[in-house]
Amino acid sequence: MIGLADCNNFYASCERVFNPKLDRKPVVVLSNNDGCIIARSNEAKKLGIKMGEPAFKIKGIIEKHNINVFSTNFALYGDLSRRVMNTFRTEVNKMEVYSIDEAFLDFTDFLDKDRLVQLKMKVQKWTGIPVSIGVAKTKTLAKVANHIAKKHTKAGVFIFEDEDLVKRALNVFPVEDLWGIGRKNAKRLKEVGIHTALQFRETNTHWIKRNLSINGVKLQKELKGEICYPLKLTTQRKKNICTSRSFANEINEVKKLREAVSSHANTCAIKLRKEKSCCSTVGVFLNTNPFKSKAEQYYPYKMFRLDVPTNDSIEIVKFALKGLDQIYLPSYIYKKAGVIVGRTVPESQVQLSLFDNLDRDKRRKVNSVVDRINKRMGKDKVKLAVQGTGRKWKLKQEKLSPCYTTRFADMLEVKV
DNA sequence: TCTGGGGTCCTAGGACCC
DNA sequence: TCTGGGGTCCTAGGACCC
Repeated sequence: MIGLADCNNFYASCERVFNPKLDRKPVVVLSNNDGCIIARSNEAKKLGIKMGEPAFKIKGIIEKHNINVFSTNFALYGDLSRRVMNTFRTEVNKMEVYSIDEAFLDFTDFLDKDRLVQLKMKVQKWTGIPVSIGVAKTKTLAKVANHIAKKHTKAGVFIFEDEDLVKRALNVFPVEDLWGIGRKNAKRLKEVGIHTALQFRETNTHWIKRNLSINGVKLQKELKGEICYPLKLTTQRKKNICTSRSFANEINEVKKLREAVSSHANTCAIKLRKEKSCCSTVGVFLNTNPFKSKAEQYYPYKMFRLDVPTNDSIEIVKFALKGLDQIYLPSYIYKKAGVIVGRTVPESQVQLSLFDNLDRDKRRKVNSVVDRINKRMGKDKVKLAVQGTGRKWKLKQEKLSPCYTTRFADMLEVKV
């Protein structure tokens, strides 16, 4: 049996851990740039606040109901996520960390509701984060079980013990809530009269293959209890890494864009080195503001293939800036810029080029010294001059909570 | 005024090979 | 008038996920 453990309203719950005044009060967390709602406490959900809604549109509701609003604080959420996952690890032998707030747990020898409840309580006690756990034969069914655990049980745990229970649950489970059915496919399915998960499970497989591709067929099998998505027990190297940000204020000057792009490129290089990967492609893109319907839109992208895969900051920044020069047009005003590095290979398996004249050994040493200094003294203490000093393209983050667990200056003080 | 960021996988179609 | 059959690889775009 496979369990899906999912943190309830994760980011909102994280904000509560060190700020108990927020208990039972509505809490929302905003996306980067304080743009959209990306997490809501149950109280906020009850007020009708929707996922992904732009914050400025619900300003009235926020003020009227005294909703507690937070900018996104990934240092905090990432660290609490690590703690939650480590707590799971104390109880199961095999698990797959699926996202920042979810893990698939191997419950092959663990089918006991009381132990599930205990696990849930342990996470709550050790980390302060509430979780729900659903258990079933496959990942897809575990997702359904998790839904039920969250919405219809007090204990927050639910097990699909037999096929009859599965069938009854699928019969009332909306097809659009299935894992792998998105907006487009949900619409398509409803048009032909498929509204519930059970109806989907009984649909002709050829029709599903034709209309939803092989993924739809796998989904159908998983609903029947046949595993198509086994637990991934080894962490996979990322195939692409992207760093991008919207600007708080739109930008036209190429100098500021160069600062933003080189910073994103440098971040990509740092992420690569952390993964012990090198990339074989470097791409850069710009976006105008898509919400300005009157303005002419421009979404350029330029990618380079490298002769020798690299994770050197200087080299990746150079390619990104070269791309920027090729796509930048002064007649547009830009809202977003980003860098994508792709086709990664393990650092230890880089194919050298006969015509390479870069002293890669030296660069490797420089990067590792810079990484070490920044780890010890703080992010960006040492950076490339082209990144600039001002971060004039800065994000909007007006409601940021402290990094309680990852920065000494932000630690809570207890007076006794 | 104000609208996020980071991923994966699949498919069709084009280019190329023999 | 009439022009085969069987492959691989790559890419862009679209779907999905959190």
